[in-house]
Formats: sequence, C-alpha cells, structure tokens
Amino acid sequence: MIAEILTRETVDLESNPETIKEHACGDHHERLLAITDAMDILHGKWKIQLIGILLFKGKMRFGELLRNVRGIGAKMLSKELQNLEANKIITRRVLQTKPITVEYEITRYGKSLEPTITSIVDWGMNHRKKIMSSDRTN
Amino acid sequence: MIAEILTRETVDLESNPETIKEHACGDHHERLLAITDAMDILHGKWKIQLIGILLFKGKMRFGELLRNVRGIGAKMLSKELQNLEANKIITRRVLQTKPITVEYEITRYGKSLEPTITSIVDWGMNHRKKIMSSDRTN
DNA sequence: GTTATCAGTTTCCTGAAGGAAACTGGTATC
DNA sequence: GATACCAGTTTCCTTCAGGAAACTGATAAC
Repeated sequence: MIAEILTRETVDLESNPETIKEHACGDHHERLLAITDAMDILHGKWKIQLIGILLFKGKMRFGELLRNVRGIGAKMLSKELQNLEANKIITRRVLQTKPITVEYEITRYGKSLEPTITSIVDWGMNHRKKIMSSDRTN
Repeated sequence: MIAEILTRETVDLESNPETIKEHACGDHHERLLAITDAMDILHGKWKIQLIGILLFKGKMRFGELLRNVRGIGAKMLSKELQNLEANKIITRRVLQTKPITVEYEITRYGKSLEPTITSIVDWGMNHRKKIMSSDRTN
C-alpha cells in the first residue's frame, strides 16, 4: 500500500507530460488522489456506519454492533472490524468476563474522521428532507 | 426510493420495541440512516471523484473527464454520469459544435456536497502524510 | 443434559461492480 | 477514401462484495 502510493507519486511527478499539463491547469489531480486514499479505508457498505456508531456511542461489543447496525451479519461485521483495526481506526479489546466479551473502540486516529463522518451525516439528513418534501430545486 | 425510505421510517417509529429501546439510549440510529441515505448517492469507485473534479474545475466534457480521472473507462464514466444526473447532482448539456461536445456541470444541489467532499479530501491528504512518515500514533 | 449467550468462523452461493475491447455514427481533415 | 475525434454503447468476461445458514467452543443457567 505504501509502495503503491509512492509509485503513484513518482509517476505523477516525473516524465509524464500529461500530468505536468494537469498540474499546470490546477492540481485537482492531487485532490483526486486524496479521495482515493481516503476511500481505500472507507469503501464498502458498512465501514462508515461502523466508524459512525463507534464515534457516537464510544466503545461497543460485537453483539451490540450486530444488533445496532441494521442489516449487517456476523461475517461482514467481523471482516469489517478486522479491516478497520488493521488500519488503526479502531481497537479491539477482549474482556475476561464469564462468557468473554470483546469491546471495539475508536482510536485517536479514528477520531480524526469525525468531521468527515459528521459531514456525511449532515448531508444525508438534508438529502432525506429534500427527497421527502420533493423540494430539490435543480 | 422514496417509498423505501418512508417504509423504513414507518418501521422505525412504530411497533418495533428494539427501535424504541435504541432511541432511548441516544439516537445514533437516525444518524446511521442518514449515512446510508448519503451513501446511496455516493457509493462506488468513481462518484465521489467525479463530483470532486466537477466541483474543483467547473464544467467538463466527457473526454476531459475520461482523461483526467485516472483509470476510469468510457463505460463506467457514462454510467456514473447518468446516475449522478438522475440524482440531480450534475447536469448534462449537449453543445452543437462541429463534432458535438457534451458538458457536465455540478448543480446547485450538487454543490451542497462540497463540505463533505472537502472533508474527505482533507482527511485523505492527512492520511497519506501519516502513512508516508509512518507516524500513526495509535 | 438441554438450552442460551458470548464472539466469532466456515461454507456455499448470488448479484452487482467493474474492466477491455470492439463497435456506432456523425463530422472534419488530409 | 482513409484516418481521427467527438461521445458514447454493447458485449463479454472476471472478480469481489456481501448474505444465509450452519458450525465452534467455552461458560453459565435451568
């Protein structure tokens, strides 16, 4: 992943006439790269919801997430949590209770996604209002 | 789509004891719904990039998008543009030039996504810095 | 000893996402 | 009349995201 990004950047900055042209006409190019970098972490049906609920509610157990995130199954939940943990967005802690429980919690780094998540939530709420009132003025 | 959302809301507000419980413990529930509503519009590999570039650069032609959005093919570009147009995020205008050209432009409603896109770009840039300096402090 | 809960894993399956390449059809240029 | 550019469309193909359901294995309650 790191290598991939470094490669991309090398290609971008050297010996590519098209890229130079694009840089000349405003570097949206760099911002598009930032979007794909962000979406590499956030893509898929569940990750943003999981980050959101952990931001909103603090730590949660596996079963709680299963019950609170509408429609998710155990397999996808497990998979997405592993992925988010690998990317340092959340932590996993096993508690030695009688039946063991596992707590998932957002990391400090994960919290840096709060403005992004909030912005998505805000737009989504506004969007729903627009749809329901059929008031999308072009 | 509208019906779908209305149905969901009906289910949410009535006769579902679990939902009532969740509402009692803080309505993250409503915010998760907002996330899925937003992602219904933004999901997939290309839509956020397309909205981004049209926000950054104003109107663009089909071929320009094809050349500027790294990796996209004509089929996907066409499909995603149609979808964004159907959702009133962008407009399509055919210009009667010698070989006809087609301009795509963000709508006023599409512009309401700017804070969201910007927030994703900002996080993505920060994320790349972190990765490259290997400085992700837990 | 049967059932339940915890937190998953495994298997099997399907549909959708997405890509490559060829094709369309109109106009202009050489 | 051959080639090229415009903006797509169509076909064919592969891969992967994601879901359902059964299973694991430990402990506790009845």
